[in-house]
Amino acid sequence: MPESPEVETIARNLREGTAGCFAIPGLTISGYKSYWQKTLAEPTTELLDQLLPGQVVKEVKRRGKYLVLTLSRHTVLIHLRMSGDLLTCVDDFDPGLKHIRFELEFLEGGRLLFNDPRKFGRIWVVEDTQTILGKLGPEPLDESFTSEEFFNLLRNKKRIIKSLLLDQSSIAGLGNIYTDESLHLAGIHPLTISKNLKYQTSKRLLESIRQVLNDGIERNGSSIDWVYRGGEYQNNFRVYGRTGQACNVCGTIIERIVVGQRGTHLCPKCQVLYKSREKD
DNA sequence: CCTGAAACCTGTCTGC
DNA sequence: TGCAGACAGGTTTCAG
Repeated sequence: MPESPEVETIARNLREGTAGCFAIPGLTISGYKSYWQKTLAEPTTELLDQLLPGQVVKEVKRRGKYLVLTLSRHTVLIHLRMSGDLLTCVDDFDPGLKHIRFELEFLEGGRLLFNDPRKFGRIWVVEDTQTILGKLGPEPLDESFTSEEFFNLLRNKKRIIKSLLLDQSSIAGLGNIYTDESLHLAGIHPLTISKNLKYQTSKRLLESIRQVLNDGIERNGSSIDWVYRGGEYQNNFRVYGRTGQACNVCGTIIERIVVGQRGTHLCPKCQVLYKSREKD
């Protein structure tokens, strides 16, 4: 499920609460339960027993696709990978979820549930977040990240643009949906080599990424199939999951190709592949 | 440096 | 209905 708009939505829900979901800042952790061993990546359960109880949730944030729960002394990092989801739940209430892998219990009552059918999600409890978050590239929505820096990022690498955008160490937070959507909005073919883009095109790409992510956040992310709930951005998809349908810009039939093992959606007319450096 | 393939998992959908 | 195969919002590791 989770790319940055979905993670951002979940972070906001945990921070502020929603209907049927309480806010967690200010609550004290009393314990935890682990139902799938691999979900807890760090530390061991024995250490966690010692360090977790008594810590207070100070802050809930997002960095890239990670949820960041700042505690009194440690930090909980949660990566939802493909199918993870988080929700709060009052005691003795069965939310009817079949794939709870981990939960935090609060002294004041209630639990934070980590549901994850495919078991790819991971949780770390660490003192120093930099070991993990330090590997991430810049946040595209960070205003201090300039189009000049983005251009240099693309120009200094000889990579397929879609693969580069999915690479979290280059730029953080984009996944398969929002990458395809951004490339269509910018009119760039997914197989374009990054260093072939001229400044004006790369600037347009960054603006497209920002627009797509902001629209996604505004609509609470995307809900597809049985995973994730409450998002509305799937109703605004330009190309993702629209193979065989008409492009809403030019009417051409949307195609599906594979790039870096990922299904990739594009309009062959709006996104023409140029195989050499763009002219300035 | 860069790409592709495989692995980690379960659930859903399509076609025979 | 059954069953095989493809596919799914992500990341890591390894071979070439």
